[in-house]
Amino acid sequence: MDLGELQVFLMVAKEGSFSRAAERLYRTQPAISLGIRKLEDSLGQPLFVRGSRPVRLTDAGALLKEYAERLLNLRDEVTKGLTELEGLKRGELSLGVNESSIHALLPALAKFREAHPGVQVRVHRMFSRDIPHEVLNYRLDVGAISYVPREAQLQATEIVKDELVLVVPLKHPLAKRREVDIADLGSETFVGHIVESPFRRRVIELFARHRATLNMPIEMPTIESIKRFVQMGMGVAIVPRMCVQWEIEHGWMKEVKVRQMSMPRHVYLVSRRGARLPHAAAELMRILREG
Amino acid sequence: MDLGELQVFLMVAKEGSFSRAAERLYRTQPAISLGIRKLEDSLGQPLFVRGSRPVRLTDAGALLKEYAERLLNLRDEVTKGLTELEGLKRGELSLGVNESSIHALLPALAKFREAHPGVQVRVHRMFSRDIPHEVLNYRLDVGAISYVPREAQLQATEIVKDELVLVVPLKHPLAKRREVDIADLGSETFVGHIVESPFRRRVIELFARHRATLNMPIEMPTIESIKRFVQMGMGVAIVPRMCVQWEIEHGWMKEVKVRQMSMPRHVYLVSRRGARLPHAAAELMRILREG
DNA sequence: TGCTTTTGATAATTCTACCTTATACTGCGA
DNA sequence: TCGCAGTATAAGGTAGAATTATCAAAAGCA
Repeated sequence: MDLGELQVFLMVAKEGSFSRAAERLYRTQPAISLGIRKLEDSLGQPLFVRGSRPVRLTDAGALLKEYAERLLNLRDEVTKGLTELEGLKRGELSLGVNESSIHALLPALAKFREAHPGVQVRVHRMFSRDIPHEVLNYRLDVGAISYVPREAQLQATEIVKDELVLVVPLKHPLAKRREVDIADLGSETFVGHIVESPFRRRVIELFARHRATLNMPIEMPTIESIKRFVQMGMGVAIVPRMCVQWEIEHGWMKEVKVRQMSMPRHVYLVSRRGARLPHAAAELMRILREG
Repeated sequence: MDLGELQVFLMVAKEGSFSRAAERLYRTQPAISLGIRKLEDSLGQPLFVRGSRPVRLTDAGALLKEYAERLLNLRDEVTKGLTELEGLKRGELSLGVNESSIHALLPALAKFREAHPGVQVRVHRMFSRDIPHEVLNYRLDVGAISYVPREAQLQATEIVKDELVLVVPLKHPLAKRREVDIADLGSETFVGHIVESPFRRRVIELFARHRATLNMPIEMPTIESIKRFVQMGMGVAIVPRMCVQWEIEHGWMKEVKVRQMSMPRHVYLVSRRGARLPHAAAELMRILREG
């Protein structure tokens, strides 16, 4: 029993005649007769009462008719579903981001949501170092990290140019300055990130290179908590600008340029090289590329 | 897309390998490759990510997998349903009976219900004269009537031997008699059946033949109402015995033999000659034959 | 890194299954 | 009883699907 046979069967049931079903299916009458016969043989029971006009369904035929309709409807549904998927009316998108890169994705995700509200978006917060692995293992469609991964099977696309900046509380003495020298920061209390990361290493290296003191008596687990501490006047911090963009624009803290500091920190979207991306992921990439 | 292809697709998805799917389906690997390719072409989208072990589903593939499972389950369900039908675990049985013959069928129907509780039984109350036509037109599976139909395409099986009897109210003077002469009935009030039927005709003929008076000032539309009138002492009546069996046995009315009256009235089950009966109908016939 | 093994793709061939044409059969109505 | 409409059967042809044989690529392993 396959769907082609069922289609023939249904047409005969609907038309009440082998010959007319043949016409409507653009086949000859013997083709229909043989098709029905094959079905009947495979099911072990007759489906039609012959020799009555119009041909009538047996009780087995009546039962099969209901199921045949459901089966064919289900087939239509799946083709419809697949076209929808192609047109992104449905589907799934799973992203891995670290704490800071989420900010780089928010505008694009908002646009994506607007354009494709039917797609289920899942953003997983995870550590940068785990993201490449998760992408490779197909647990993520794409990941956002701030370095180019070593894995050759991954490709990275730069989506945002960002940099590390110094932020200070509004009432802080430095808040009035446009620019400071790194040497002036020796007496400051820095609120740091406890997680070992390239970005943390680079800050430490920068201060060492300029023989400046880096006083970091507080180490916090999240950038969010670092921001809170700075706002509360507990110290200053060096964070990705995009993480504090909002606070700076709304006057909750102040960015102060450090003369010797130029620490670009781009955000990359990583995905499997060569592999065709799921529709939703490809679409997100397009939105990010085209802005 | 047909069910065979979907089965191949699902096996590949389950095994995560074209080759292993081939083994499990007792086919060669190229057959599987080509089958999947054909599916992909017809759907316009790739279903598997090749070159990764195990092969992974694309998002289109993941969607198809769900539907494929539903489709194949539905197919299993229909074959199961059809086998059940063969074993009469479900199905339908539509009977046409006239008012009196229903009594002849009740025991058999009770047995049938017990044996096959899954079968939907519909008993249509209709006029004797219409039943053969309805059976011929497949609106009824079988019909119960009290005469052998003229139609050559119908066959009739006698299921019950019955006869017409005289019943009188308990307090009626005749109630004490075992037997009466037809001539003694001239002064009785008969409650008659208003419907024109062979059985009514035969009663009138009987009285005419014996030159006995038949006083029938009340004609009722149903046997049920005739019985009520007799019980209420409104008169006597001649009815099929099986219709009053219960009342006689429980002492609600009395049967009195009429010396000159012998009116057999058998009940026949009619069905289409030659045509293979629906399973349920054939089973009912068997029960009736075997008692 | 280079070799072996595994796995999927491709090409050519065979074979099966289904469709068509031609014809016979059957039941129904005139 | 004949004719007609509709289905069954038979024979032949063809498309497509399976098979064998071979290749290419990737993964496992020394």
